[in-house]
Amino acid sequence: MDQVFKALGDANRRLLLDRLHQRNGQTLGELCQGLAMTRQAVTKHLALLEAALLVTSVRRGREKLHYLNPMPIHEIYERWIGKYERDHVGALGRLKTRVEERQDD
Amino acid sequence: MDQVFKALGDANRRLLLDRLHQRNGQTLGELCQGLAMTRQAVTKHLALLEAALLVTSVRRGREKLHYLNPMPIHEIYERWIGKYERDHVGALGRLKTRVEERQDD
DNA sequence: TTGACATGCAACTATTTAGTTGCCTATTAT
DNA sequence: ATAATAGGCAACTAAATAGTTGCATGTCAA
Repeated sequence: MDQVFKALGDANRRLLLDRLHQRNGQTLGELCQGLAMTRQAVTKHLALLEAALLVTSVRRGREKLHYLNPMPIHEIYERWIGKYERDHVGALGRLKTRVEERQDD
Repeated sequence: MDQVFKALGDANRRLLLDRLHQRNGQTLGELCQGLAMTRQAVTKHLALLEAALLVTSVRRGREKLHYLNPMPIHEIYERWIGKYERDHVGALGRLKTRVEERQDD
C-alpha cells in the first residue's frame, strides 16, 4: 500500500499512468516520446510503478509492452479514500460550523 | 493536486490524517504523542498537509487545533481515481485475457 | 551476418525530503 | 512576576529520490 502511494506521489509517474490509461500496452519507447526525460529515467519510473503493481509488463521480442493495472488504485479507494469519503458531508458540516464559529472571534 | 499526492505519499502523514479522522481538532502536542519523531518533524508534516489543504488549523490561545479537510481527497477521487475505477472491470478483463495469452507462450 | 533498434545495467551526480538540535516567543496558571 | 506549557523559526545533517552518462545485450530486418 505504501509503495502505491509513493508511486502516485510523483507527477511524471501519474503522467505515465495517464498515458497507459489513454492507450494500454505501450512500449517503453512510446512512453518516452515527448517527455523531458531520458529513457532510463522513464525506465526507473516504470520499475516503481511495476513494484507497486500499478503496471504490468510483457516482453514481446525486443520490445516491452506496459499495461495499466487498476487494482491497487481500487484498493486505495476501498481501504483509504472510501473511509474519508463516507463521512465527507459530515466532516464538511463540522468544518463549516467551525469556520462560522471563527467569525465570531 | 500535485501537493495532495505528495502529501499522501508519506506514511507518517497518512498516520496523522488517520488520527485526525479518529478525533478531529487535536493539538500539535496530542498529535505528537506516541510517535517516534520530534515535535518539529510533526510540525513539518502538518505544514505540508496544510499546504495541500488536507488539514486546516486554528490557534486557540497557546495551542493549535488541527482539523481534517476531506475535500482534496474527494477531488482526487473525482478527478483521478474515479476515471480509473470507471473502466476497472473492463481493464481487469483485458489484463486477464493478456495473462491467459502469456501462459500460451 | 551486420547494422539498426529496443531495452537493460551500473555508477555517478544532483536535488529533494525527512528529521534533528538549539534557541526564541507567546500564553497560561500559580 | 515567574515558572511551566505550547508552539515557532532557522540552520544543519542524513537519507532517499530523480536523473544522467556510458556501455552491454538481445532482437529484427536487409
